[in-house]
Amino acid sequence: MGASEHDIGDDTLCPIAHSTGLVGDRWSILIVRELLLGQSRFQDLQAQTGATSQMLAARLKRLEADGLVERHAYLERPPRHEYRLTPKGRHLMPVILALRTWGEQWCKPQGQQPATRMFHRACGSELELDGKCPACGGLVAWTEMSGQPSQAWAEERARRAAEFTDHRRAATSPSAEPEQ
Amino acid sequence: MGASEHDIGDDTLCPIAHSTGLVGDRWSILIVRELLLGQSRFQDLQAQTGATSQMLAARLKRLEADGLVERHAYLERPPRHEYRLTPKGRHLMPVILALRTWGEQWCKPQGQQPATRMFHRACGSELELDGKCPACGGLVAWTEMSGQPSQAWAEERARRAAEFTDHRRAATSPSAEPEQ
DNA sequence: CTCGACACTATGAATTTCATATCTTCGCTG
DNA sequence: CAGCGAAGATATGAAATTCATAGTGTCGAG
Repeated sequence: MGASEHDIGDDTLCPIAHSTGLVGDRWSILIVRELLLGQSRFQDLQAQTGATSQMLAARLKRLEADGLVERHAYLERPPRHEYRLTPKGRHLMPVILALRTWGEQWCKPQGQQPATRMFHRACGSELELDGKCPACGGLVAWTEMSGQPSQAWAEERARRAAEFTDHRRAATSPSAEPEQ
Repeated sequence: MGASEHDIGDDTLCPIAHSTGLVGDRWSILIVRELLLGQSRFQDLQAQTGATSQMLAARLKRLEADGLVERHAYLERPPRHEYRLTPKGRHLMPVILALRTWGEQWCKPQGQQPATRMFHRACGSELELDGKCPACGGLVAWTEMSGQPSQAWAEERARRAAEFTDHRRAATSPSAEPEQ
């Protein structure tokens, strides 16, 4: 027990087939993104990814079984957990960064500034989208970067969190909706 | 008509949500992998990805609508097309490379040699999994690399192609199956 | 002792994907 | 020119997945 792997992409030498077998879907990727951003609680993951609770629960279970995520109890007596990436999960950072670069370059209205600014820790310069350091003149390894969300994106995330809580409240309380 | 975009991940600043809206599924990624490897015909894509024909047709349609893939007629009179990546599609290479690195490092029995060997075009050295050039001592940009499939992987792919054709032949001909 | 927060789980409907078969248009063979 | 096979799909109904919505259990606050 412990051997899991919903064997998709096994039986091939192609590493990409293996990878997509574990994280080849939208929700897994968004969850890993959130965990890399430092979120760890169920609720926050749900609010920021937009997944349904059952989808999130199922994916977290699978990610844990595949060794990307660890569940830590931070409260015993109503059982409460936080979710953290394992080293295996954390090493998905380059994939996330590559998706970021592509998304910024090809999927957004041009001229819009990136959601996250990345910096070269060694010299403090802001990195270009492709990971080059304008000061050092070369590509920077992901382990040498740190990121900071833009004002606009931070606000979007705060709004999402707030809306999620509201939604919750509305669904629970049988009182009249405050709309209009 | 013409405006497509199955708007998932719009309405956010997050570039990763945008990216996964377009390529956030297993089949799209595997198709892009094949196109990057130089395959262009429907049949080859189907054989190497393992997608059903309808899945492949649907995904190619969507990838075309989203501007990742172009369809070129190479025959008029039985309409025959080949599929090629656009620049937008080709720029997914870093994502594929990141998935490759992760898959090789975390999803395969250790010690197994990579399915593809990558080389630094400028100096000819074989690159490490993480993209470092042992000769030049830094990370190499994806535009400066070239890859070559290992013997074993080339064989696997050839076998897959052969099996696919056999399968076809078997399904079409109403003669007795040659099994046993 | 009621209420709300949190982390889920349950349920049935809607959507997606799958396996399998079929279609179309050609070129070739006899 | 009838028949066959290849290539590139489309059709169909069953199986699996995902969704929206609602509910469960446990706790602390009031």
